[in-house]
Amino acid sequence: MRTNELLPLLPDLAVLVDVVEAGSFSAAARLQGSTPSAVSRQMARLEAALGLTLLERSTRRLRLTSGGQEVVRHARSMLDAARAACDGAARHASTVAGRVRLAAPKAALRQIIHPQLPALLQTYPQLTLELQVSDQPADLIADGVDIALRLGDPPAGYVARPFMVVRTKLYASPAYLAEHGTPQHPSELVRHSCLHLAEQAGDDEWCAVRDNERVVVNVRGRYASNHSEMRREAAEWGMGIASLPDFTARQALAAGTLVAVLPGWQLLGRYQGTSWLVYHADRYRAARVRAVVDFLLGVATQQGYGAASLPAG
Amino acid sequence: MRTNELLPLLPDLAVLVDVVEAGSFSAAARLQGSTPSAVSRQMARLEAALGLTLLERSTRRLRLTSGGQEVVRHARSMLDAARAACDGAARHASTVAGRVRLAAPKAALRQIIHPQLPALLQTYPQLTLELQVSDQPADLIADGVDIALRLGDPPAGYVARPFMVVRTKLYASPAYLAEHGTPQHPSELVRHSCLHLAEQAGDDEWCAVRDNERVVVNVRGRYASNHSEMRREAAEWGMGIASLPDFTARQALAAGTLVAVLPGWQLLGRYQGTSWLVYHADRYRAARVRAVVDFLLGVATQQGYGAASLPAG
DNA sequence: AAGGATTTGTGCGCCATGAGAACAAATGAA
DNA sequence: TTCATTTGTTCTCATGGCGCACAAATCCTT
Repeated sequence: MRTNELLPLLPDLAVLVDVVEAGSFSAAARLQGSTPSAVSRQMARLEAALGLTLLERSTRRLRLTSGGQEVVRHARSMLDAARAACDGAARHASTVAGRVRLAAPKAALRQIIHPQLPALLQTYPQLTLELQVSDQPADLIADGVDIALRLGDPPAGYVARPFMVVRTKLYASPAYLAEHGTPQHPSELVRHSCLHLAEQAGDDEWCAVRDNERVVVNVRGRYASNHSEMRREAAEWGMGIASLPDFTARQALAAGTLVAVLPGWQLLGRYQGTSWLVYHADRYRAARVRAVVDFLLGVATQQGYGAASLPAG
Repeated sequence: MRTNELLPLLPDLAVLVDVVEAGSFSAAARLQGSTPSAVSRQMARLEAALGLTLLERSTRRLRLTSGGQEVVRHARSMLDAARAACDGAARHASTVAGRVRLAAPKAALRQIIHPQLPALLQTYPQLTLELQVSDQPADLIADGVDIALRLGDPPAGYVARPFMVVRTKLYASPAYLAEHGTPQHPSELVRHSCLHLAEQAGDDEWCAVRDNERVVVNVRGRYASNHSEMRREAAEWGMGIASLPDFTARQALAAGTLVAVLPGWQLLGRYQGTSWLVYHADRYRAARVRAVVDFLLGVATQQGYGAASLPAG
């Protein structure tokens, strides 16, 4: 029997099980919150469709035929399997368990997310987290990614929660500044060793802004790298003033191995704006994805990345 | 989950299985003869009801979530059980197998039905027939009776097929008639030994009819019994002229041990009229019940009981 | 790289179907 | 014998789901 011939029978088979267990149409109707006439017609429809009398009945008496007994046996199995399907769905919907795949740029993974793993995995003992370094925007569906950290405009069709605001700022070691002096204005940067991005042409031209002020400076340095971690280490070694996404400098600032230079200014380039946690726009997202998103948003708030007050994308 | 919450999900769970097996909504719709938009909405409804995303999908790509995999596993079991229920019903509906319980008056069972058992059971090797002697009208449902042979008006609410016409006639042995002469008119019966019913007062008053003629005769005999078989044997022994339902005399007539007396006349009493095969009025009666009814009607026609041309009750 | 075929998803209008209410007939218990 | 409650049927109507049309997206072929 093809599925579409079977489809309308499935609810009636389930009602048959209820009728047998309740002992009468009226009792089954009360159980289900329907009416005896509705149950009577459901049974009549089922018998017509199957071409078999399932129940012999008069007022006050109900007896399964031998064919009815066989049908009810299978109908009970059907109902049990359907209930198991629903129970499984409910468990999945409410248990933080299973794999969550998170894609984020390397810097954010290493500086912010990676250090939080022990706390997250301890909170959810059945959770498995897969971190995927992805400096290109991830294709969530094709890559099987549950959550992506995305800088800049979030893609349409997804939920986007603001995670943190990213700014590029300047940092140097106290030793470097003691030896070479601390610049008071961006224009003085031309007399300093500046560790810049060197990822594409024009990266040695820094555009610094503060309030309504905007200064463009061509800088020089004997070292450049598109790895913020390497630039940070070079700055800590006293090789010059480095441009860094501010979140990557946090630990060095806390340790005193770097200090902020021209702290009221920020550089404009390709790495500023709001970072979003992005996930698929479904109305009932799995508990584990929700748990990870909520955990990371809590981390961002707790550590003061300052995005919690921004509206959702 | 209560059954009535589950009922609307059952068809959609089945469609989910089709979607997964077909690989897309559009292919599933083609399989089922519905439309992609209908399938899309069915899946959306199911996900909303379960509170779980089952399928991650974009145009041209479809992938089950881990929760979806578990749900589909159970949904397949559900579908298999439902198919088994329908297959079982189909087999019951079309196989002449199982028990048929037939209730009939003793005489008819013994004279007409009992002799046909070998042929019937050979025709349907999986059939079991239970014959129940029942001279009182059977309560089909309470007694678990599938078919009843019923003389006189059939009960309402049941199907009634005319089986045979029953008449009470007179019979005697050739030896008796050679010794005592053959009556030419019912009025002459007063001079004969008459073996009557003796079941209740008045049974010795025979009312004989022929065309427009009606004669009432008070008869005497030294033997009476409400067992037609015993009266038949007494008549065969030459003890007198016996009143018998005509079908009970058939074999003795064929054997020559009895001959009809006043053959153009019949007696009126409690045992004449149409005998009906009666069974429950359901629109899809089981194949085995239908087979037995059809077989018996065939026997009646073949042996010339003359009821086939009568309309159904 | 562009175009085409085919996918999923949504809005709108419609209608087929199933349910509720009312009631009849039947039945078993008090 | 009466009453409470059952099954089953008729009539009416509300509603939920589907088909159609179409938009947006995507993958494959040229």
